[in-house]
Amino acid sequence: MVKDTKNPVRFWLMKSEPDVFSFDHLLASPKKTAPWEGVRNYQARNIMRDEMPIGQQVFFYHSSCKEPGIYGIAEVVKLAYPDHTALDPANEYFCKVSAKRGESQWCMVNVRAVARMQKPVLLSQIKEEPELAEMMVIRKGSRLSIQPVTAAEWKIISALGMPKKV
DNA sequence: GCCAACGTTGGC
DNA sequence: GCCAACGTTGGC
Repeated sequence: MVKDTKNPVRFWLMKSEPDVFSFDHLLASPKKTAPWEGVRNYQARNIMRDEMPIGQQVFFYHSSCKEPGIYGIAEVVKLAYPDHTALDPANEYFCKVSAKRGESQWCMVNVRAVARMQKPVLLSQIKEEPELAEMMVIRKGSRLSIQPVTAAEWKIISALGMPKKV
């Protein structure tokens, strides 16, 4: 259940492998909207379930690719709901435990593309910027696929990337 | 392809 | 509940 917290975090970074689902894939989706399916990590799931009201802003990050970095901006347009792919044995995100239970223990939100970075903000660039030194994404071994971003970080990265509405 | 860092699993 | 083994992530 999404709850109203005293100091809500309004900005996030969500990782996706562009070979699997890139920002362009999101743009090409109906209504530029797609479910963020396949999250199989409790921490990331809990963020979606508990802390992602509609309207929250998301940096779309490409990982495990030639030039990892932030390529676009999206926003949450649907609250967390069960990730049904966990129940489908043919799906790559099938989850045995969920299937056995007959109920998906995983959830997803829908996100809609908002803007494309005219200049992708690459990981190398983030590492060079002193004011972004605290970002989780540059910490070695940080694998969390949904990460909080501060308002200050959001501003700096937006200035670097020059997002253009889509 | 390598490997470090993490998360999960499962034996005890 | 501990912790070693294993699997995955993700930069390089």
